[in-house]
Amino acid sequence: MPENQHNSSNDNKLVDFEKRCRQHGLKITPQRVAVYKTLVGMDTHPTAEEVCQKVRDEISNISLDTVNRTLHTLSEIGAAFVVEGTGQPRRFDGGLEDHQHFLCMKCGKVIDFHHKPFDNIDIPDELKGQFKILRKTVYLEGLCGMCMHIENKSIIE
Amino acid sequence: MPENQHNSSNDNKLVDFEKRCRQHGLKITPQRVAVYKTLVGMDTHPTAEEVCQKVRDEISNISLDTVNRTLHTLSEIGAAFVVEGTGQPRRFDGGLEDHQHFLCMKCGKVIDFHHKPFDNIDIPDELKGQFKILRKTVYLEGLCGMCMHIENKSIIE
DNA sequence: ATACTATTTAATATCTACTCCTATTTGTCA
DNA sequence: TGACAAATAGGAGTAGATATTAAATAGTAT
Ligand SMILES: [Mn+2]
Ligand SMILES: [Mn+2]
Ligand SMILES: [Zn+2]
Ligand SMILES: [Zn+2]
Repeated sequence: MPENQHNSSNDNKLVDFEKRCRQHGLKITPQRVAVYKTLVGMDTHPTAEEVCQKVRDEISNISLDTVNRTLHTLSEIGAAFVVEGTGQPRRFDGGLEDHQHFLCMKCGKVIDFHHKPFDNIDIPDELKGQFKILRKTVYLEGLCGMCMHIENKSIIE
Repeated sequence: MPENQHNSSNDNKLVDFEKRCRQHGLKITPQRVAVYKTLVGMDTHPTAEEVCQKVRDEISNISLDTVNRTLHTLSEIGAAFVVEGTGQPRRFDGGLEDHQHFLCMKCGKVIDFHHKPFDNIDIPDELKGQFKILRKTVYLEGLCGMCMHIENKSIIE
């Protein structure tokens, strides 16, 4: 978000990342590190394909499969995340009344809710100047009631 | 959002819909009406494929292409909308600092911004009871600076 | 240093969600 | 009742994501 921070800050990130891998029992491979460094160095919210292109500057024969796999690993261990809502088939909504959506990350259901204060969140003037804002959304993600139950059960058993 | 309203309310919606089509110079075809009615009757935020399955109860040989096209038409004329953020290839983000995203609906760029008050929006207790909320996002969509310029130019010329 | 396993490559396959094409049909309006 | 543009069906094509192999490689623990 801010301009690229360099040197010690990036070194720290790398050290943290390697620690995080070890905590999850993951090996520190050059591919993993390169994918991580590349992603952190991009501020464009790239697709796996785009990350792959760039990583190949460093590891010329890295496979797209590895990049894909690694990106998902990164998001599983909290070293990166998937931009909200992307990567699923397009979904439509015929309900035009003011309301918001909750997405269950496990079963993929989109559930309506309505919390009036979310209908008109205030956009700072600074942003209004930069962009033409056509839609503002408060979007919640997590586990729905059903998926919470299932998860609790499987922990107990 | 509320339970299905029937009869006169639905009839009104249909009349409004046909008016809306005419305003946009769109023909009132049986397919268009059937897709609209079907979508409004579903509260599951269906994919095009799911809508298609259901519409076929009424028009057995309607093509998926038509359903897809019609759904997009509906969202263009404001008779439905696309659930936020879905329908694009998955994108990743290595920036873990608190920040929010702006999506340009035209060029597809995802742009970071940070407005502190958005970092901790209050979730009503009612929702906290129903769901396990793992991520809360304020998500803005519209036109980025570049795409605004392009649009303005093409209006002037 | 060695052994064990996780990881990677590379090629292939599958699946889904569109998207494009073209001949045909159909709604609209004069 | 035509004429004409808009819309549709149906099939083919594309892109993204994921899975499956198998064989080679490389990190890690002892
Ligand atoms: Mn909804
Ligand atoms: Mn970001
Ligand atoms: Zn769920
Ligand atoms: Zn743009």
